[in-house]
Amino acid sequence: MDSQLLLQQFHLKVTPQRLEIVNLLQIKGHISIEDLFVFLQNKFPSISLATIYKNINKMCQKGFLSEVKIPDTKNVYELTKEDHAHIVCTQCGTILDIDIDISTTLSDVKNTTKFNIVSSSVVFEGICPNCMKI
Amino acid sequence: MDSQLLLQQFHLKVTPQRLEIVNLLQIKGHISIEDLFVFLQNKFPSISLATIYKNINKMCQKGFLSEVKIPDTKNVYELTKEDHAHIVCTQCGTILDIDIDISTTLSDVKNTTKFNIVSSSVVFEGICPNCMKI
DNA sequence: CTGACTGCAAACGTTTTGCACGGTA
DNA sequence: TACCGTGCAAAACGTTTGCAGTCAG
Repeated sequence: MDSQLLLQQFHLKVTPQRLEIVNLLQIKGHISIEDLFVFLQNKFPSISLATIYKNINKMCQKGFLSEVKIPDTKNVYELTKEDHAHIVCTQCGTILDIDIDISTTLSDVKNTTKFNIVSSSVVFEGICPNCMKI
Repeated sequence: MDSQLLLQQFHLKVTPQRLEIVNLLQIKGHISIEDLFVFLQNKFPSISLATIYKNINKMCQKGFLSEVKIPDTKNVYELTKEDHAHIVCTQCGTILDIDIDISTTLSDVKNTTKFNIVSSSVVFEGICPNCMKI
């Protein structure tokens, strides 16, 4: 989707910096603060980390972005989409979205724990096909 | 299991501070650095955070401890045991271990992604039965 | 025109490091 | 005894905050 529209839908003012942040998120899929900073410096040599943090935080508050916590790695951010799992290559760091059906697991867990489950975070770690060749 | 034996099995020198760290881990199940610090100060008023970090890091390196990353919360540590999932109450912070069978999901993911999966991290979030009463 | 956004600098909380001393094996 | 662990202080990070100038709506 168009980055500008996306920002407007969430009532965020459209600035060049924000447009580029959203573009990078669309292109990269998952990106860390540090990587965002490096990429943004191409277009905005004087961009500040504070700007990035403020924007990321605001976008997360709006539900526009989601934070993905991955064991032994920096957190990354992605545009919020429907629930899905992640798989990470521990060698090259690649992160992929995967659609899995955990509905039966979910009802199992609900039954045994009596919790009212609101969300779930599923991350698999391993070696991707590319890295296995090497 | 006896804390002293546990330390010796991993070739870690047995010190009073380490014994108490392992005891707390056994009692609490999951504990954050900050909480560890508070509890340890009872027995060791002059204990240093540096000591705790050094020990936790070393124990993680040895595979003795596992770090559990939970969305929107401080990381907690647990004695390493066989693969299991976690469920967290977003209200009171309680963390429970749960045994779920994800073997079929796992083989699905292996087939579709061609990854060689080494480990998985599964965290459910919701409201525990106790907090629901309130 | 007004309020929000940016960039800078400083502050803050967390984690790591270096060193001298003390304790474990 | 030799080495490792501890505690202290300082340093290194990552993140947040306050402020003055600028820009989007």
